[in-house]
Amino acid sequence: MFWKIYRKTSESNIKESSDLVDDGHAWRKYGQKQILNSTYPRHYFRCTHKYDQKCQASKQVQKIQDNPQRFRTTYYGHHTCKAFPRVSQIILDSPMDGNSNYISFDQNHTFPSIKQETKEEVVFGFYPKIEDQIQSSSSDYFLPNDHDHDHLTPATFEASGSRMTSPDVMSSGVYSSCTTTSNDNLEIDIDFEEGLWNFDQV
DNA sequence: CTCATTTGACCACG
DNA sequence: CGTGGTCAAATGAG
Repeated sequence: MFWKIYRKTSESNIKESSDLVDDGHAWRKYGQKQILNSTYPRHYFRCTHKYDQKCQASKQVQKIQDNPQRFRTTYYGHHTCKAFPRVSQIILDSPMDGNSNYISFDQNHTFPSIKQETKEEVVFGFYPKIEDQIQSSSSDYFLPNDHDHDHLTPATFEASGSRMTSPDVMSSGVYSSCTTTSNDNLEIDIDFEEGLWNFDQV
């Protein structure tokens, strides 16, 4: 990949990248602010699964002053989420009572006052221990096969790798790979700190 | 409909 | 009280 990782503290780590690189996580923008003495605004993102999976990851993205082609991305926290097919399906797929006739309820009326941002929390009531496990960054919560993602299995690594290094990413920007300056591709100072790097998406 | 983004208000903290 | 970060209503996309 073509990131230069500057530093990583326990709280955050900062990366640079040309153009908007898909880091494999689902982000949701929740703010944008003009920063003092800064030409470009700062964008605030948090993980899409902040509520449905209690994922605390967030990031800030800002163009770099003297190199507007590049973005500085500051990550906070780490992802505890997994790519989910669909939360509502989990409800329906839940083994209720094994009876196939329980579909008497409408999906919208399954729970009272379900709406976005909060409905998934109800869903996670099915998994009572979720909150504790988040803190411990445990590997196996609420999903079977979830533990597979903790090790870079060939399958998952291949998937994420192809996504990140795909030619599309390179050519998506005005600044093609041909014009990348010397150290873009070569300097990767990944600080693996505590093995929190999960290449676990799709 | 569901879910994401935009954008000014709001708030905490120095 | 200014600044940076977040909230949430309005708006938009699919």
